[in-house]
Amino acid sequence: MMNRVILIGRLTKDPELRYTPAGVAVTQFTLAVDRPFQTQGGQRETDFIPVVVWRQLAETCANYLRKGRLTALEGRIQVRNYQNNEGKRVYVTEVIADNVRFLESNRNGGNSGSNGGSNNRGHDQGKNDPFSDDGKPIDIPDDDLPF
Amino acid sequence: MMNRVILIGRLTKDPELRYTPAGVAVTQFTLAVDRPFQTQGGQRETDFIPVVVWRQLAETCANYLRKGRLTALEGRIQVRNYQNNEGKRVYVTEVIADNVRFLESNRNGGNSGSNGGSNNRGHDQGKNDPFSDDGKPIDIPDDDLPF
Amino acid sequence: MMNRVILIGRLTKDPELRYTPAGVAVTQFTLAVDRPFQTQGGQRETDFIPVVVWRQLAETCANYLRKGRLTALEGRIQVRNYQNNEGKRVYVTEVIADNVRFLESNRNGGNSGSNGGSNNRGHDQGKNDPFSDDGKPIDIPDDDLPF
Amino acid sequence: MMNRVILIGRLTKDPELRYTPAGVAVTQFTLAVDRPFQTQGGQRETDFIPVVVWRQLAETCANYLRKGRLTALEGRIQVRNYQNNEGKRVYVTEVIADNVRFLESNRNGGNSGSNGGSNNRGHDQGKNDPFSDDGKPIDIPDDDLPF
DNA sequence: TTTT
DNA sequence: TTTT
Repeated sequence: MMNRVILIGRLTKDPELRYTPAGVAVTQFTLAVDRPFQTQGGQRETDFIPVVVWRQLAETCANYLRKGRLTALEGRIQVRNYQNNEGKRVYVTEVIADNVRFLESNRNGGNSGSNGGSNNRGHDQGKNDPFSDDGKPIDIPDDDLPF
Repeated sequence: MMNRVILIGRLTKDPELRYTPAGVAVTQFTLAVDRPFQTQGGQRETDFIPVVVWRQLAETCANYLRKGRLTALEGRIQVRNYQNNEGKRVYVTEVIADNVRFLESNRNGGNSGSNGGSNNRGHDQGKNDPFSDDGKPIDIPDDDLPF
Repeated sequence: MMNRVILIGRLTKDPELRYTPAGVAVTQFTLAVDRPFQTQGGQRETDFIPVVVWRQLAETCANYLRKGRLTALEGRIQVRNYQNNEGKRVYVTEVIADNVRFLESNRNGGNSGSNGGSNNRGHDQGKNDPFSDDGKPIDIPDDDLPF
Repeated sequence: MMNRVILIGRLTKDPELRYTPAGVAVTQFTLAVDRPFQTQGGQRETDFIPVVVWRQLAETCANYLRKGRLTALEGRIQVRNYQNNEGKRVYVTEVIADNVRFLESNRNGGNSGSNGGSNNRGHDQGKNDPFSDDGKPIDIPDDDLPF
């Protein structure tokens, strides 16, 4: 009935832009969000939160965000689930962002990432594509888009 | 650096109260949060979001929340990970709530759940204990508490 | 750069629906939001927060909200200022809501307010119109709309 | 019943640190928050939101924040009211912040403000003190503190 | 000027 | 595995 998330953190990698079969842009990245208080045992103190952005905002993010950039965003928590190779149901929790703020401008030429500043990668799909299944085309039905 | 979540939804079951070996109260439940817009295909339109509450608030939640109750809460996203039986790393995303509002009072005697209104279950642990591993005592180290 | 507010409270009165000269619907109400902790001196423990809703959502709110109803909303803080009769600059802070949730259904016939269930009041303007200036037509330029 | 605000913006001035008669630290500043979309008429597109911080966090803010710094904060909306000189009731809306993130480190020596880097001003009160009344000591009763 |  |  209400579902609102606000995060500030840094990208762990350059964002991944791809397209659904119907041509809808979708960008994924992980935001590293430090916890305010460290654990006594010195254990984990950062949450790595998967973020998904759709459509126009996906392309803007792919163009302007890079690994390490401080970023603020608003969105909602989404819990997807699918059957994995062994037939088990896997639950995936992501933040669907609908508002992203680039808190660091493009210092030193604007690209701290590894892909030469170009993010217009179109439909190419890497090996570790979290949306595809071992090289098969991603299967996000267009009528499953969140907005 | 900032991590804030606000949810309004309904509990899918009565909350589960238990205690760490050191006696820290912890309550778990799942919040069903309807999405604002339905999908054209009539697919999923609700997110089922796992929530964890610690300490004093855990006991208050166990006492006042029941299956179906409309509930608002504030918290933060936490991503835990652990090695499962097959040695694979499993990622669990939960909302650690630090502020809970009971939006529905105890209508009709105050208990729509199944355990007779008493939630002072102490250290007993059910079979499907998501914190324990098949009946073994739960292993939440006390210095891993989030606050 | 980011401005997000989430409130849960009760309407102090029935909402006020009116229209700009160009016919844009706008609804105003005040949300009474109880503070979590009471002051020792037993002083004020509720904030009365002015809320403004525009367009389609304004009409929905006018139709479904009534005095006393528990309501959740999302929006942003807006600070307007204008010159008052004595030539002094007055600052008005409001929450511009873009998402409203009716947490209480229409019990007992659905109208606990005073205007007979009809809120289609059109362009009529009361004496204490906070948007008008002593009976003169309200002067919200249409190109000043917040979205 | 719930009241949460998250803002990202820049300080319009150096923060103002002072103390209540009982010695409780309180810092005030204004956050300039740009609106996402500009008005067609080119009118106002920034909200200037007054922020209040109490206790330990007040002193941290006074030490680390300066005019122009990009800052994120969480808090709640508070509406105070008092009688002014002409006997009129004046309503003041502020954000009481309980979590502040300094998004810009202390570049170029760490002080872009005007008071030489020292903010340990103690009880001194400027002319335009919004908490005092024309030079008289500020009168924040200690049992009126918000937390 | 305030709500339960 | 799900709530109204």
